[in-house]
Amino acid sequence: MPSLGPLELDEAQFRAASGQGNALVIAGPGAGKTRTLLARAIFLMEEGVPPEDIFLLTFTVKTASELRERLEAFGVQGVRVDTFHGLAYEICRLKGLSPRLLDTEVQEEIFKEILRRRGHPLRGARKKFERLLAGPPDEEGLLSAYQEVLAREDLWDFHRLLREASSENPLGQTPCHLLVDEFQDLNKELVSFLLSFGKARFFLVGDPAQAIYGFRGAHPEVVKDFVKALEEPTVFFLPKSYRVPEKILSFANRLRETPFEVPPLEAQKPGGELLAFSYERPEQEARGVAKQVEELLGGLQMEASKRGLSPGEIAVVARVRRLLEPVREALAAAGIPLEEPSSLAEAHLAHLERVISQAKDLADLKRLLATEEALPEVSFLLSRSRDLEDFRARWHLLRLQATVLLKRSGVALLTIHETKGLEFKAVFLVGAEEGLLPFKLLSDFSPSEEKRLAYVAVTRAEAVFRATYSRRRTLFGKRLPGKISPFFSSLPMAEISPRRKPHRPRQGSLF
DNA sequence: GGCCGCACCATTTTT
DNA sequence: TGGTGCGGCC
Repeated sequence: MPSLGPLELDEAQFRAASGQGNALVIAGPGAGKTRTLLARAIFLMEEGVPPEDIFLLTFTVKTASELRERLEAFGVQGVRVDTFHGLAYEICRLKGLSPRLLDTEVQEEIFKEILRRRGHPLRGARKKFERLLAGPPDEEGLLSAYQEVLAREDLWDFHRLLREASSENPLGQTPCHLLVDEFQDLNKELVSFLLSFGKARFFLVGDPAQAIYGFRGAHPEVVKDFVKALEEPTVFFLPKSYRVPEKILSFANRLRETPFEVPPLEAQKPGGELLAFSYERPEQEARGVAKQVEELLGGLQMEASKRGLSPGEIAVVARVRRLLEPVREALAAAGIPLEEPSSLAEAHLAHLERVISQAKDLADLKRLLATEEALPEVSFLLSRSRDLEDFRARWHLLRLQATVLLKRSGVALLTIHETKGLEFKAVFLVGAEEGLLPFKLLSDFSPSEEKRLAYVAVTRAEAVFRATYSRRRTLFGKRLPGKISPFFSSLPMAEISPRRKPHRPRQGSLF
């Protein structure tokens, strides 16, 4: 097995990490995306590239933090690991700007004010604003009016942060290496940002079959155009999935759809369990899931391999959050510990916020924070901040960024979007129904994106994937067809034993 | 300004 | 089904 520094790699991972020129690395679920990214950084350093010319860029604070920790554990220093927006902030500082990010509510207020002035109705302003931000056309000039206000009043949002960083990027003349995580989720704005590093070489890692942020302007064509703009990119494919077991992967492979032609993934683990369950009503579905979760936790399972999962190894996921409501109740009623995104970290962050507001200067702040539970993200901020004002701006940026920080102590209740990048021993997909997946209740749904969502949901599972649906369900006062989702209709149906058997089913004729 | 009743529309949300 | 924006009324 080849290796780079402390990292053992398979052939494909090694070839990708040690390539020359621009690279696009297609890494399916569990194929070693992170490992390859880290290996690339180490490879470049072994080639003599100074670490400060290596940028490892991610979408989330959490991923950046994890990569930072892993590099540190390897004794690698100086590589610049950050989120796109974190780096954009840095660049704005280099340009002598001091971005202070607005909360979304304030942004919306500004936008509404523009609508009011122009005599537009406020109905659906929020949606309209979001849609405009995701990308043009801005036919009525509403977005540009909003942007003018920001520029005039020196107010900032994430979009302005990227735009300002991209225009005359002071790092544009420096030869450097940009290692980019989750390239499939790049939108036009981020692509421009990356291309503003005019002398950069790119190493893009991701999986187009997991692109689920179309509503934020991340479309397969955007990525294709970006790749086309790169000089002679080499496409690598990591074919082995170390996470998803054989049975689950072969089902998932049929849902896998990408604009890049690549062969199906090869499972490295045998087995896996894949089942569909049908219930009469959502409440029964929820109780059914709770019962199954109890079995997985309690080790009443017949098969030894599935005995005794811990709550943190189980996730219940759904296309829309509302579908999780009955499940939350049923799990709570069964006394099963739960976990939902954001709620946990909030209290901690609010506490830190208070500490930070008390500080008189940076040294004072360091003293105050020394007694607090060390949050690696906060230490990172401290290390980069020039003064208290700079720290506060960065802290504010972090607070706007960091939302989902799962502790993995309870059964996770998540939307499919929130599961991205995560993995669980057992995954329950509730509401695997016609109308819900693909989610057709609204007119502008994208069938291919919905399929990718199904793909993401299935490929979170390390051992067990179960889809459940309800034959009677109303959503927004509308009755759904109550049939299984076309994506899951080929799953084997589980037999659900009735609570009390009315009669022993007649053993008619055995022969 | 405040209250009521009607009409409308609804997802996902790494930053 | 249920929250909310709007228009009409006091």
